[in-house]
Amino acid sequence: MDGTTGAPLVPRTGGALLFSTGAPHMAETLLEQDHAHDFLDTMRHSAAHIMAEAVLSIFPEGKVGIGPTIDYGFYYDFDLPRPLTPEDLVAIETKMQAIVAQDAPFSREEVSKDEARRIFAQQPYKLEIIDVIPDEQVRVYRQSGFTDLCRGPHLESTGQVKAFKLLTIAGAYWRGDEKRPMLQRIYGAAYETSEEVERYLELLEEARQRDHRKLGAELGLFTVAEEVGSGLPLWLPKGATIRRILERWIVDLELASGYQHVYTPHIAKVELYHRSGHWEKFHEAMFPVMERDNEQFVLRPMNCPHHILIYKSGMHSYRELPIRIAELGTQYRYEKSGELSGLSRVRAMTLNDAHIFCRAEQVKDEFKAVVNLILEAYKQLGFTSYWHRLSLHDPNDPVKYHPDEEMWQFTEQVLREAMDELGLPYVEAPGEAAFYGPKLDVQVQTALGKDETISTIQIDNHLPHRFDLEYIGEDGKAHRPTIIHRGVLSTFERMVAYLIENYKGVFPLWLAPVQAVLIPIADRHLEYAQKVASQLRALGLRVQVDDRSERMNSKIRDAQLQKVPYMLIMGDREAADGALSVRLLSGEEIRGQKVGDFVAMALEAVSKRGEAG
RNA sequence: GCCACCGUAGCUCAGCGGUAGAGCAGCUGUUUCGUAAACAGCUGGUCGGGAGUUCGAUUCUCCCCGGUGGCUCCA
Repeated sequence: MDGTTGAPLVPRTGGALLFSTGAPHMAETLLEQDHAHDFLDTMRHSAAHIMAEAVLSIFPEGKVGIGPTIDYGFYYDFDLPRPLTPEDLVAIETKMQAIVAQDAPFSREEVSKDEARRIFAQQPYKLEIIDVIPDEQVRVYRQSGFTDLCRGPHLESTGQVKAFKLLTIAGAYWRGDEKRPMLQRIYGAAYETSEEVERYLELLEEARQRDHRKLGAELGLFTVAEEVGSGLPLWLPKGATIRRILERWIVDLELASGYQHVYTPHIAKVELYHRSGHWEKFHEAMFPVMERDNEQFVLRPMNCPHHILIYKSGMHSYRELPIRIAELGTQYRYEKSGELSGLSRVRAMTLNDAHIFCRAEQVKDEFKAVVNLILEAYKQLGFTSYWHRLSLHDPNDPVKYHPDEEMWQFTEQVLREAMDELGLPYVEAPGEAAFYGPKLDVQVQTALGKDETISTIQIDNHLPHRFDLEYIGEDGKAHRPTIIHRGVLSTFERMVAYLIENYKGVFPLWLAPVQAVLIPIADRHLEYAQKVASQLRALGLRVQVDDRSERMNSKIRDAQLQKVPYMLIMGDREAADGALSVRLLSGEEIRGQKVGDFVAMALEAVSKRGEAG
């Protein structure tokens, strides 16, 4: 026998994400900064200064921007007479090594702003920073050949910088403003040991291996054709299978949660977006107007106005509310070319969208119900790494946010209370709200460690006003409802991108596009394999027969590379016994299992979805 | 959109001022095999597109398209 215990073989999905997912601001608010973290951060900051010295030694006329630390190292921004090349990076790194070898001391000095302006007379970016610092005194750090305006702290000397590696050159607008000059940013990794630097580089490499764009091509999930257009992905049959399963699942979950699903067109007259206010604010990110017979149409950039008009198609009593209108709504946005990325940032996308029309006093409960729906969906998907961001307005930014401060105070407080009542931790993020109201965003990390929003719940009292929405209250008078915009699975594009990365391409059985490959050992087993395949298909399993004239080993290898959860191998013994031998991606196997037993095991695994078990 | 880099067969890559190569994939044939690659043969490229320099450009220059990293944006 094969020595297995007889326990059912349940396929396991890909491992956890490489980068720990957590609220980035939490570490800072906790205040419990341990010494090691302090040292590392200080060292990285000093490394940035050393890099600036190295760059200025090569470009004496160069201007420096800012050079903060980041979670794997540091960067520094420069305004230089010519573009940097990869060879420059090598030269800069060599120069940095020399500065470290000098072991030159860092010195600190408190000076008046006027004195600082004299010191940095040749550094316009520093002068600008001096102007915005509120204090009278500013701090200046010096090391061998470099002086910087800097809060510090720094190491005692350059020799204490342990291990670093310059990574990439990138463009970055001065002070993050696209109307201001673009500086050249150099990113570097820095750790206490060179082994840790190496480990970080390996981590990056592993992250590239789970990048959904790479896996999406290898596993035949989606493609982007230049002839169709950037950001307009084509779903291949296997990717489409995953999407279709998700669509059916989430629609059923929503129908069971009191949503009503609708269908609406992907285009509308441009007047609709004048009325909503979106044209004015976002027309540059919309596909241009299509005109015919004096009518102007646009591809819709969001679904809310259509749903609002569904609400407006009749009178509503307070007794009917909340009304939850849901749709797998396809929308189109002209994202800037540089922002496009695989499936996660596209120009045509289908959102698991819904708009809840409710009374003000229902907002909190509806909000909580949506949070619970999200939690249920995540549980079934097996997600464990995500965090809640309470995206609030920035009172200091009157342009970006609707100027109704009272509304903001009230709705933001409602969301805080709701989250507290749910007992869920969250991070408040001022300046991340939508124009019209606060929102809860559920954040995950991509394979490459970047934050992305999956689910979102937004409170909106603005569109109801613009569209003059009303319901008849108990008092017989017209009242204005609130709209809650919400997306649970995000767009199917982004969700599938995330699933690919989260599962490393090893999908749980219920989502696997091909759940089992049947592998006849020799041609004479083909007939039996076909017979078993039809049985399995009749029971709803997605299976393929590998009928190629290849050796079994080769078929197993291909199934492994395609990350097919079950390999069902059948030769003389199996055909004689009405059985099959089950192999998992892990290499675990059960030989000679009855077909019926396999079916029971597989259907059980499908029913668990992504939940651990 | 902006800055930088990259673009050679379906994929991964080599080559390079003298006219293009490998492995895998594909196709054909042989093989019928017990848990990650059988063997042989063949096919496959206006070297991303256009213009320029040159006797000659895949190679050098410019423009465009696409991709990657970052910045900006994300209703």
